[in-house]
Amino acid sequence: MFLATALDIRHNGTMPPNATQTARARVRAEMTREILVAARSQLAEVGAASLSVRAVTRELGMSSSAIYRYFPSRDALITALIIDAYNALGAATEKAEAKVARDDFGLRFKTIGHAVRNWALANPHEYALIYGTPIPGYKAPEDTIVPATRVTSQLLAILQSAESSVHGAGISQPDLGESLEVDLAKIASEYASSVPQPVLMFGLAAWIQILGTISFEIFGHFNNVIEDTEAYFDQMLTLNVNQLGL
Amino acid sequence: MFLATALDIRHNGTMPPNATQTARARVRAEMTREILVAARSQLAEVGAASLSVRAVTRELGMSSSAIYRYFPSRDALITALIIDAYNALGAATEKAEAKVARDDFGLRFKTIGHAVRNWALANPHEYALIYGTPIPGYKAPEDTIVPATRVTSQLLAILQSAESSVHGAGISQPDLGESLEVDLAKIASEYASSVPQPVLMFGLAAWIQILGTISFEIFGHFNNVIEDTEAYFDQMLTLNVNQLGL
DNA sequence: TCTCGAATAAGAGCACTGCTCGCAGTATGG
DNA sequence: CCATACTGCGAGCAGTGCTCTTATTCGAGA
Repeated sequence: MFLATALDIRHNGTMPPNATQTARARVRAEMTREILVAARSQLAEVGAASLSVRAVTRELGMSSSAIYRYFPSRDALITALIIDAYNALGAATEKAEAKVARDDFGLRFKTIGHAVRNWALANPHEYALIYGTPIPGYKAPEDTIVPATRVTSQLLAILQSAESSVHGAGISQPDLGESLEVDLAKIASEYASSVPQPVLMFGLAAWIQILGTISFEIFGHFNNVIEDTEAYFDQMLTLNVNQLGL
Repeated sequence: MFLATALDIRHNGTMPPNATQTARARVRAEMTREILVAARSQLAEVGAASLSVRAVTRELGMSSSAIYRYFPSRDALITALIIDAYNALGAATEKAEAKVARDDFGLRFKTIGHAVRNWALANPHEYALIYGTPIPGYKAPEDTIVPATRVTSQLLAILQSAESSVHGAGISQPDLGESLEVDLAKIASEYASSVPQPVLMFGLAAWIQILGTISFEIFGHFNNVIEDTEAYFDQMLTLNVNQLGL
């Protein structure tokens, strides 16, 4: 795929894998990066829907057609911004969680939640890009699935670490049903996790609750309902942490 | 306001408030309705972001400029579709809930949840229109706030009816904090509700959980995670109903 | 009943969009 | 040194939302 080529070119372009990359490749990588920087600032200003490729080129002082040497389409540019956003969010949560005592699982969990919310409030358009309505021709490219799991990996790691001290959080979930058990088992196996299925179920629900609440706030559904959205969010987090037994 | 006029005509239907309505006014109402029908079908096909005013006029065989006699802008047209969507969703949930025994509060709650999900799956673009990323110039018009509360009103009514038989659902919520108590008190007062605040808090969280889960599914975040999304949704509903003590 | 103003429709046009194509230069590897 | 691939530019296409002018039609008051 063209996008992948543009981004990976410093590793394996059409050139032999020399340690020293050609000047042209270096310029190309730099150009690609500059385009992304300009596009990101555009995104932050007007949002993905109103992001104009021509405006990006204008900001860079290049012709409108030149950008297509680097990104085959507007969708490809936006896809790059999506990956960017996932990674920025992941970095933000990882940085925040790192400051918390490792054995305070509840606080780690809550810290991640607040970090997601804070990042989303600071970058609403980037949040909307990854957790809002997908782009019209909505096919999620393969490149996005890995960075998309950065935050959930952290949450799963907490559940895993806390597993020994978790005392029946799920309050004996009746039965999840066969198909759901299969799905949860796949999650557990992929993350080499020994977290019991009811806890996994609760954890997924908590994650969805976090994103749902943030979307509620950013998309304006709390207007005339909840004023102190931060207090609500924190209360919601506490609720979930208690239920998870963290 | 222009938009309000157009919508009032639509909602009052073919039955005019005045006994005699001028032929021109009747034609205008009919025209407005036809535009909305065409726009709705466009919306269902390509989504709000790709909805083209010109395409709507083309489908109706009229000139592209003529539509501005009925809707002052594309945003106004979409606003009308938003109100439409809220009402369609509200009608769907009300119809579904009406079939359930009144004293089975848990089933009533779950039925509404499933009805929202079913409607959303059947009308993904309309769902995205109301619960996804807002339109670029995202100012929620006044006309939308009333129809937006149709479903939540139903849920609150259930909590209210069940209030007598609810036995300490909140598991003695520690303390919500002053600001949150003020917000919840306002909700209770506006809906003439005597539901205790912890239950209100749980109820709001459940509603957000419902929408968050549906958004997760429709926006593709369950891909490679949960296969049997209906099973997960039902399990999640059961969880929330149990916690609410319904 | 006639007339005059208001409502409507249509077309041209503006500024913008994403994107393609051909043409010109330039760097690169053989 | 040269053929080739890469890059940038400008023109252009088809499309968009929206405005303005012109022509037509309708409806209510004289």
